Amino acid sequence: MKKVLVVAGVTGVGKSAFGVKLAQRFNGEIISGDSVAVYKELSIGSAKIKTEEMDGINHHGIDIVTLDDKFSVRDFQKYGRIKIDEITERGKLPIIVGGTGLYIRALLYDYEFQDEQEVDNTWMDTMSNEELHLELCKVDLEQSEMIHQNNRKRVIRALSIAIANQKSKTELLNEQKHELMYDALILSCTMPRDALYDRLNLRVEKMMKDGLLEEVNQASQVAGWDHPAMAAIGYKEFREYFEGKLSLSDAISLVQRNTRRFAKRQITWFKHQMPCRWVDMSSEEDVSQAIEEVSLWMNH
RNA sequence: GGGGGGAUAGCGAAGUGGCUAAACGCGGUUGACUGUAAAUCAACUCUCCCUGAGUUCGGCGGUUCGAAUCCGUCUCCCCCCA
Repeated sequence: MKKVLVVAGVTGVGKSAFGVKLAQRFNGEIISGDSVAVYKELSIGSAKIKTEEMDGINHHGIDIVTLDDKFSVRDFQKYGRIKIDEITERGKLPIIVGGTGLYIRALLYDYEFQDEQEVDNTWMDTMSNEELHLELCKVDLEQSEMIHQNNRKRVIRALSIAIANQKSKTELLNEQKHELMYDALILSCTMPRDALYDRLNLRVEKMMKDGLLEEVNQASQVAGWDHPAMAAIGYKEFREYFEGKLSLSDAISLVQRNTRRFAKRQITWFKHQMPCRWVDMSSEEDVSQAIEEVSLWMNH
């Protein structure tokens, strides 16, 4: 199995710099595992690594599409696997750095996405959550038991899968082994909650100084507010501000709050969805200890 | 000095005799997650020995079988008149 090092975890604790450090030490190249940094136009709000910070290390998966396109897990999985192969062939270590849990998991595990034809879902628009959930019960009972009826998006998704394909989502899942496809060492970066929240709040203020508002303004003009990428934290919150319905300071507070919540969701994800070696980024000792462990893993 | 309004859980705010440990919102915590994932959704949030019990609605006292809700009084806050 190919070796893949993963630097996952919470936003804003220094994953990018840590990734570069590891790449230098272990002769690696970095594949970004971030659903927003793929967009060329979204840099400040996505806390995208700057060229000078890359320090000569090759980075993939950044600025690979524009807002004219849409990008999904499946695209990421395809892209990432190709990159892993290429980097490995060059005799270097692929290092995934990012915080988009689903993307990373889909890349590392035997997730299988299939070609789907476009389905007309407009008939669902007029249905209540409960009715849709009932429909799902009919075609995929197991999924209907797992997805809460209020989770309309996921109910619709499961329904669409069952309708568009011969197989239901449950059947699809049953065909997979749910195993890692690589010899992966997964580092998950975090830090104590209080320190983390302070850091995140400050980071948002820094983004504002760096010109986030202008970036959001431009992006919203080229992509429109309905573009999926514009639902990202640090972007969507300014919609009402630009429409004159929200003060700037309120919008900023919302970005901060949403960032905090997001960080918590990331912790939950990595805690339960993947086997991780947690790294407390606020502890130099823990960080260097982790690097030692990477070193050991490299040699066996 | 006179008149009026108000004090409810971390915050904001409903509730004006029993169905109220107290709606709702915010904030917070926990969790779910296979094509929008920085998305979407759920649970919990007075205390405890927590499928039950105990203390709450500015303080004290009273009315009542029963009070956050009624009466008295005290404290503090806001507005208007002087």
